[in-house]
Amino acid sequence: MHDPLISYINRHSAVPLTDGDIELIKNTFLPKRIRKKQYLLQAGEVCKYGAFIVKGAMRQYSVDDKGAEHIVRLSIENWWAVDRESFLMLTPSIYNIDAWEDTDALLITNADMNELANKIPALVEMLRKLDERHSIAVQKRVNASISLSAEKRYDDFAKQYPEFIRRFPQHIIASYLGITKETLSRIRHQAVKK
Amino acid sequence: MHDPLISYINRHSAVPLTDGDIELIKNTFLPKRIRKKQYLLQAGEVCKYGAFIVKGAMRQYSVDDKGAEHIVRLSIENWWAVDRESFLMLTPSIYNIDAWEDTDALLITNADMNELANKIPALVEMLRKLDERHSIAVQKRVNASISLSAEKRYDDFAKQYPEFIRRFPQHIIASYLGITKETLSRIRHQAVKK
DNA sequence: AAAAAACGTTGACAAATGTCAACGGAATTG
DNA sequence: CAATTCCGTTGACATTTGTCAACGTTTTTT
Repeated sequence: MHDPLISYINRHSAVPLTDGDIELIKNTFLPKRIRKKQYLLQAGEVCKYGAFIVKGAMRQYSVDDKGAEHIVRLSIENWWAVDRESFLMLTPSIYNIDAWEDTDALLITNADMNELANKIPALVEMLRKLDERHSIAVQKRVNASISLSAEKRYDDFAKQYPEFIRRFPQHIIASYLGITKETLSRIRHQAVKK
Repeated sequence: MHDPLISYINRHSAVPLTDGDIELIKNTFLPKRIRKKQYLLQAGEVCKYGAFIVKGAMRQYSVDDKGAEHIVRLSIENWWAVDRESFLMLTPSIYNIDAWEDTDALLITNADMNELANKIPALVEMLRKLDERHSIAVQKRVNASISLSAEKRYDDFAKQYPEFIRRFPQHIIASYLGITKETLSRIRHQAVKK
């Protein structure tokens, strides 16, 4: 159950994990099954857990005044499902996080993560790299949103994350890209014609 | 010249700087005057330096196929001007960073930053907090771009960063928000009528 | 002080995207 | 297997934003 997480850390760190590290990790991350549609986080709560996804898919979204959902993050295997701000600052979140499919995840609290980080250099390095890559990815997303058309953004997303296109329905992808499902449908049709 | 940086680090870290730390910082960060319109970074180069702004204003932008500039970041005093991805990964940047006004900055290389971080706990904590806040800010920006109208985005930006509104012309602000100067002009007029 | 450049606004029109309603097919549920 | 729900598409129309050109004012440069 924890093997995917161990592999993940080993892949993202030059520092190898010792047997003792692995033991600590297995004892600290809690396995959890989250059923389809079940919440990991509801708006107004503090995000107590970071969740590493072993199997399944999750989505993070906000709901606006008019009741419309805006997907801000999608996660599948080997991705994390967590509201970083709420998790780090321990402040109430404006987001919901729920399971799009039945999901097996490994959960950890902020305090436990800090404690593990004090003991496991490989974890520190993995987290640092995770932060860097997340930061870069989200900056690219901002860049795309202020300089590219909806069509171009979809094309780039489809090329870069084909697995997400396959795993999530188009109305979810559309919301994540900040457009409507009708517009996405039209964009995709236009692209096929070209 | 370095005092604003020292104050900044002290403000963003629970760990205080020692006299030795301050000496090290002063010896490592290089003062530089960047004239209005002068580049700190040009697209295609690796971003060798992070720049802490002591006085002045800078902008980071990309240029698209059609020659249009898209502002991705604005910086004034006590802000940093740096392409994080290029600076951390030492890869060529797609961005330009230039001075909007005559600017006094303190520059540091990636290698020197790492070396300082190994010696100064306060710097490590300040950098960690900087990363956190940057990450949160840019995530909020993504959220705004997929769920809010141009008008709302401007209103929120004006409330949160009045100093940026004062320091930069509207066509720069418009580009940063991903809209045209004409649209921004119309939005602002509409708001006044309400 | 004059000339030049930068800036913000406006009108008219175009393009991109959103909204609403409705439909047929696929997938899921009971 | 039937009923229900989910999904993607389409048409018609509305709204938001972009483009282009032009102008007057302000600021900067010479």
